[in-house]
Amino acid sequence: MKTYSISQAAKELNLTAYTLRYYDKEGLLPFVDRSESGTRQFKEKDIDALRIIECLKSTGMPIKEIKHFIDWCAEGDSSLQQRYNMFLERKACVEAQMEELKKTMEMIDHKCHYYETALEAGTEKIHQEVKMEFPEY
Amino acid sequence: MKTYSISQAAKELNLTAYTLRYYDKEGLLPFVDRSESGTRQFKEKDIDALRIIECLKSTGMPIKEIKHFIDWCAEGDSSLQQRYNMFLERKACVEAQMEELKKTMEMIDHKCHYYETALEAGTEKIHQEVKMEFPEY
DNA sequence: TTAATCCTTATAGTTAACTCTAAGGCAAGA
DNA sequence: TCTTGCCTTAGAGTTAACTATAAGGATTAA
Repeated sequence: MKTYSISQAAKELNLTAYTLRYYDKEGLLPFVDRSESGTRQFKEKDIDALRIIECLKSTGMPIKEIKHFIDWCAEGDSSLQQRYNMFLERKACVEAQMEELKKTMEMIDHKCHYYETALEAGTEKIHQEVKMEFPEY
Repeated sequence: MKTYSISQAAKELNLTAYTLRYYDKEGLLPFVDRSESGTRQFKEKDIDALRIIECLKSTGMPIKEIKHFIDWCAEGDSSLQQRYNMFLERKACVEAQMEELKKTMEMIDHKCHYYETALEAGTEKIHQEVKMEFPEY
């Protein structure tokens, strides 16, 4: 079975070897086996697990909370409900982030339009004048 | 014209007074006027500007870069093009974030389904067995 | 064999964005 | 008047997540 060295694994995941060692130190990688001389040997399955870790991180989950999940995984079937609940919470969190991002996009679009108009007119004053004639709402 | 004290402004923006003073120190709030005794007096327009600052922050823009935008605003019409370009870049950035979030959501959904199936079966093993019969792609 | 290039552990430093403390000024209500 | 509760400044402390250094061991390529 193919294994990856720490730097190969890092490359695969767009991380650094430093980061992977840091994750290991924080207890995120208890499943990674070592060679006789103590070198970490990342299996394909470990890379997949790390992709899940990165996914959780991208939802804004701090490393200490991700560790709870990793611990639950080691516990086996008795923690299935907790793990399911965690993913449901993450789902809600991501949905909220999507909503936020939509609002952000609306503001950015509004500003893009603001500057397009200003550039056409050659001055930002165009917006002040418009507002004086047609007060906002 | 109504003005807000720093703590009122903070409340309005869901920030703390500490944070607003920090922003000021970093040069993000040169437009905020002071009373005779030196107290910051936030105008409605200033609150709106802070909402834009928060919007930029939510796109992942660091405070030092936001300062460039604030400086451009003070420069007037000569920086219109730069400011427009900046918002176009932010737009692209937010679009990329949306794509990322979509991928994250797909993984989360996949995991939710994984745990639903496992909970029904009472064990995670159901997934290993399935994989043995029908290898993945 | 010798240098390069990996790897290890332990520990220190960095960065961003706050977050708070200390010391003190001002103004309104009891 | 005096206490409460704002406000100010300067500067120190915190936190998360890296990021790097030091000291040294093992493996590979010329």
